[in-house]
Amino acid sequence: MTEQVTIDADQVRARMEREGLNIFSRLPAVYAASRTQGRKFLDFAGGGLSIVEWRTLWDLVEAGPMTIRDIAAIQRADHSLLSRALPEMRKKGFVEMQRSSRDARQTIVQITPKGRAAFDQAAPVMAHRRAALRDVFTEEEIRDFAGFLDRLEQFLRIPVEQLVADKIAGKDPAK
Amino acid sequence: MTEQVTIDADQVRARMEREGLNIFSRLPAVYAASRTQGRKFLDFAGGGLSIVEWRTLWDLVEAGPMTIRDIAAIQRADHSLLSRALPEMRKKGFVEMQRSSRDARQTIVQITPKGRAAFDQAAPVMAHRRAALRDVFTEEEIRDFAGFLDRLEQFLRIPVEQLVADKIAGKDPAK
DNA sequence: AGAAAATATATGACTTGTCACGTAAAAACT
DNA sequence: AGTTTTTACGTGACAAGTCATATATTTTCT
Repeated sequence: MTEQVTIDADQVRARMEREGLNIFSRLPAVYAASRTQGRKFLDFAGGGLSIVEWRTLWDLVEAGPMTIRDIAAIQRADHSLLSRALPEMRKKGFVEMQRSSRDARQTIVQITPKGRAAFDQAAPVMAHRRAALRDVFTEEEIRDFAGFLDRLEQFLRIPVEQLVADKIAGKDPAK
Repeated sequence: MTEQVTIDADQVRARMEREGLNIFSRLPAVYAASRTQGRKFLDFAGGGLSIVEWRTLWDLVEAGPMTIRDIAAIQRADHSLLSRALPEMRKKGFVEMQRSSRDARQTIVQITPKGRAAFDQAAPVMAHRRAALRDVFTEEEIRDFAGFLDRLEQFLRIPVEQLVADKIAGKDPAK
């Protein structure tokens, strides 16, 4: 018979609090919560759009027809995500896709009236969401927040080797 | 023959810039970049740990044995994520799991020497990463950043109905 | 004590995202 | 002109999350 292990509730609580200041470990939860809330807003609107579909229709409405790569670039996502989502959207009648005559590698994506209607149905609810966020953050705070995200994103692009090498070389140890 | 649609490169660029200030649309990319960089650090360290495994071992090292629910709470993730990851970790010899004798519903998870060794191998590299972040953000900025995440997370927990209802009722329209 | 409600975990089904690799077309370079 | 390199897209394989639902135990309430 193995004796029972005991849990130290204080330690567990302390760990939870300490992790609050760890940006890396907070991102997954914040992003997951954002995605979940986004999906609930879309459900509420009733158009049956997924997150990716909503983002894509919005991009197409705002910036007009463009290539798959353009959409991926705007969303800062891998092209394969769109490459998979778009045929489904075409099947639903939201977009049209045609091979570019200027560059036969490219596929030009364009919203249809039906896609526009789906966008129009979801847009007011999604606009409410952004407006509600502006009740909680001032214009300036949003800019600061976005600035932090910019800087973090830049940091996240630095290759591992460089970050570890710098440290090992003792570069900027005190900075 | 359908005439070719034209792409307005300026509009596409403008859209990309405008989205820079949309917190909601930036989170996926920032989180994905963080996850990718995290995985590269773990690969670099060589212990063969996944992100979830790393986080879990770290929690167990820092806070001692605890239930699946405790781990999920610390990571602010759904318990099912851990419920799936842990049996695999046990198979690898990183953790032990035993049913609590005090409450037969609970499973108490505990790190093994092998799990500790895997943690020790990854930890210095992961510590480098956090140290490198502190080269880019001051102590105070990290606190501000975490504060923004707190407030955003709180916002994201507000149910849709409430947010939309408030807006429709014209509550705080100017705030 | 017995019934009802809450809690801990497991599991199936799904979405969002990545990377690696293949293919076709275009661009750049001899 | 022909070869090499780059670019755009498709696709298979995987990771990290979510939700909904089922089951076994506890807890709470009458």
